[in-house]
Amino acid sequence: MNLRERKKRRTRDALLRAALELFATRGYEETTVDDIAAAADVSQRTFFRYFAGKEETAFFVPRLAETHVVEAVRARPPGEAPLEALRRAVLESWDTINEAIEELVPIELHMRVYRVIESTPALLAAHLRRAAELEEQLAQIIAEREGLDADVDPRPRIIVALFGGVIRVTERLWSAGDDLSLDAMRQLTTTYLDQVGPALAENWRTKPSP
Amino acid sequence: MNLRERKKRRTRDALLRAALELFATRGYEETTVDDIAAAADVSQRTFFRYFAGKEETAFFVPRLAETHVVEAVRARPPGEAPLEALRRAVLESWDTINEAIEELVPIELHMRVYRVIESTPALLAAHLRRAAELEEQLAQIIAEREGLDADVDPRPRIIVALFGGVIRVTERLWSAGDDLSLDAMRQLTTTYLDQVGPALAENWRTKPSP
DNA sequence: AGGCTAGTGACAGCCACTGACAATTGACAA
DNA sequence: TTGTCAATTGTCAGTGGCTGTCACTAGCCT
Repeated sequence: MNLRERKKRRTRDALLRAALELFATRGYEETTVDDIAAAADVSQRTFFRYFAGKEETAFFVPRLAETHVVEAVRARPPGEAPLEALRRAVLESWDTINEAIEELVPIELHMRVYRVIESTPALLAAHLRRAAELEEQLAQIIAEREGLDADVDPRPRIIVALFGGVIRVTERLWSAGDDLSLDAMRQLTTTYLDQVGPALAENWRTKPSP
Repeated sequence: MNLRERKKRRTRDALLRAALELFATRGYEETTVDDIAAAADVSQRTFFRYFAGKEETAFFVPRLAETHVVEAVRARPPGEAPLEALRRAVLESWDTINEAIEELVPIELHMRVYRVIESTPALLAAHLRRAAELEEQLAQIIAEREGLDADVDPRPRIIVALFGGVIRVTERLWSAGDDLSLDAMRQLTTTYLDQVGPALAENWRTKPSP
């Protein structure tokens, strides 16, 4: 890797870390691009040469995680039922994701930024749109696994929408709670996924909540 | 109603219609607030006195629809299973919603704007966030119906997330297709909701798609 | 009729973002 | 090494969304 390449990487990382640090401490809306550029000691114009917009810095790490999840789903054995494959892929990918993140920014900083994403309307909106795109990808993968065409058979999109919905609910609850550990997230996710069956029962009153 | 009040209503409607017309013909990003204000023959500053932002004009009509849906769910008999109540509420509310919309803008214009929302990243993101808020409301209503606490029992949020996921999939497919009629939407929705059960089956290969 | 106030326009300014151009800096061959 | 080329950067100017301020006008109320 060149001196030039290394310099670029350093600048990008400096901008990224500066941005996330500022978002986590001061808040997203309260941070201007000029602040970020100043903190990384480059011009505002340079910031926009590394990131398409302020938003992109906030989603740089989540994008990593998404990539891992997609690959984890692809790697699942074809025998598994779709929902099972999605569930196992997500649960197992979280372990490995953390290492990849830590190379870029401290996990703890990432957690704090995640909270900011969930509590900042503009960022939450962007997050949900990204999630929708991810779901589209996953639906295609599931369709392939099952030898179906997602544009004809509704089931791949439905099962992914269901799964995605549950994940988003748990994400929200997790980020609103006070235990931001990986274990808490894992616990919440399995609990909620286990409730999908009961939720579809005709009459809820026969079986109380856990 | 005052002359003053009437004048205000007229100004707001003029701005709204001008905005939607411009969005539908020229596109959202290609329309500036100055364009909208000019088309309605008021200053840009006045535009911002009627709408919090450009985005709000695009979601003015959808907001109406959401209100109707919430009320329709509230009006469902308590005996129905949750998913059934949601399904019937949505299907039945569409009929009545259209009349309310037509008082404000032509339905046909609304349809064209809806397409713009689905195909404009910034608007789609906002739409998904609004949908998430709506789901939260519906989860509370469902929890009440069943005499549960949505913060303790996961099932209300899960069932609403599932339902919302399916609705969003159908919205997307509908707006991407070429039959923008109400009947097409209704058809698509019932078909997809009917596939929820099959989608949860362990092995999809036993039963092909319809 | 005349004072009161809600609604408006004009103006200035902030912030995200972009295009254009000039200055700088690393890469690479002579 | 040095000179040349290309990549990277900073500066400047401009656009569009959005907000605060202030003076002015138009409808309301007694």
